[in-house]
Amino acid sequence: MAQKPSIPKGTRDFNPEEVSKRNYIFNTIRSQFEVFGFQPIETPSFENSSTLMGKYGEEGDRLIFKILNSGDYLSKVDDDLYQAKDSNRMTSRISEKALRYDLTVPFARYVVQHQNEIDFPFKRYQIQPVWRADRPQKGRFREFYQCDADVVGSKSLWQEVEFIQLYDAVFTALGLKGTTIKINNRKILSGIAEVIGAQDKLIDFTVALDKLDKIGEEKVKEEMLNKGIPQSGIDKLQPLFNLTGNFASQVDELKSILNTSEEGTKGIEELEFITKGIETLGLKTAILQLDVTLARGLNYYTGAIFEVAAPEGVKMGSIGGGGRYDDLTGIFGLKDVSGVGISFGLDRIALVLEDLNLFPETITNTVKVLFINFGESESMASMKAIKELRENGVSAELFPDKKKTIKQFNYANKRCIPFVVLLGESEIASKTYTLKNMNSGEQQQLTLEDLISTLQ
RNA sequence: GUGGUUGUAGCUCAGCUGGUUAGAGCGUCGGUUUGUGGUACCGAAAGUCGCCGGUUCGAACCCGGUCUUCCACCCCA
Repeated sequence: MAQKPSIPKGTRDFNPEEVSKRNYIFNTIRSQFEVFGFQPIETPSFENSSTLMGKYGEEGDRLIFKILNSGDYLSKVDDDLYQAKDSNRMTSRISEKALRYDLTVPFARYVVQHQNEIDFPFKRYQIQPVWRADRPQKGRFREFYQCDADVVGSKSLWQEVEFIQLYDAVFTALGLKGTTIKINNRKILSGIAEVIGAQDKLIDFTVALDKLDKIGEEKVKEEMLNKGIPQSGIDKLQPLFNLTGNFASQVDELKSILNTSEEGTKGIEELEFITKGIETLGLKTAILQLDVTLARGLNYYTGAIFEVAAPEGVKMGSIGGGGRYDDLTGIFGLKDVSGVGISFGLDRIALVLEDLNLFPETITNTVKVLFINFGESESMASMKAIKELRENGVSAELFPDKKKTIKQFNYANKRCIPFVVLLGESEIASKTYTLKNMNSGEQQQLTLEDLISTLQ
């Protein structure tokens, strides 16, 4: 009995048209990465669990796909552990490998492992799939591609400036106008937490603050109170909730809130450096926006935090994110190597471009010319011409079977093949080729030479 | 991981409060005679109604479980 074929939840097949579209995005991103001086690396699709576990917080650990050990793994588990039914402890005994969850941690591992071969600062890009055991939603998959560019070994804030330009360059090249690059700084968040007496509750504080535009001011305050942040501290946040105006005035407001915090003030200095650079250099289509509520956060961001929102009106989560992490390689034993990077969510970008109808029409590649099959000897003559065409860079093919001409023409139509060649007895006798333009319907008799030059 | 939602031919969907052989459009395939298409006309194939179980004389329709879809949390690209 044949079973109904299916693929796992949150994964997808891609047909030729979809692959073409995705390749178009890949190529656009890749060429911008290279123009900006990044070099490609690749890492394995799975890593040792110890490399990944604990790097993304508790939530992250849950979302990591674990790979079962080979062999009779259960026999090696002792009875006590087996009886205890403690999934966390059990997992580490029966699974020692896990699928890549993002590209940043494997990159950190790579840098530490290859530190002696790398010339710092090292600018690398990486375009590979990652896997998360999340529950799928629109624009959220369990297998998806990230396109990352990172620099390690430079504390210069010019990197941040460059990454904003890189975002702008990619989205401009894709024709996606009006993206919003949100920027924030971990030091500013820490500073605020310090000022309100919640420095030990930074994560709780930022997670709550991050929800501001989603659940509103009151609910955010409520959540903060529930997490043990004192009312007096929350009161000090009031100016934050009323933050409006242009970039400069928002920064001024922040300055006054943070003037007692050394770290917060440092964060503001960084922010001002970056924005001054961008103001001077300009952006083509993107908008840079300060967002103090932006706290998406991999726990390792220490400086700038970025997130990119699709143009207004498109219902989609962030299509890119990134930031500065001063001590990522520290986890793997290499101290004082600062990193900063950004990521593009290919699958979401594809959905947005589809939504806005921004894919160029010419990206689906099809064969340029189809030879009609009239029989054995005609096919042989066709194959000779096809060989010539291919050697001259023209994609060409012979319809493989001698079917009714109508069928063969229909096939050319369905595949959107722009030209058809008829090579039958009379053409062979006169050493000519009948070329038909499938759009205009025009036909002309050509020599092989002319055929090649016409199609090139 | 929590709560909700969806699932009928390849695709998009009908199918009244459970009642005989489950329908349509599009697509596919064949035909309208022999080397010319995207139009038209004729015809055909195609569904264990997501899967498993239950209630019932009888279920696509009711109930339970499971998988899948989408949504809201959580979190994130």
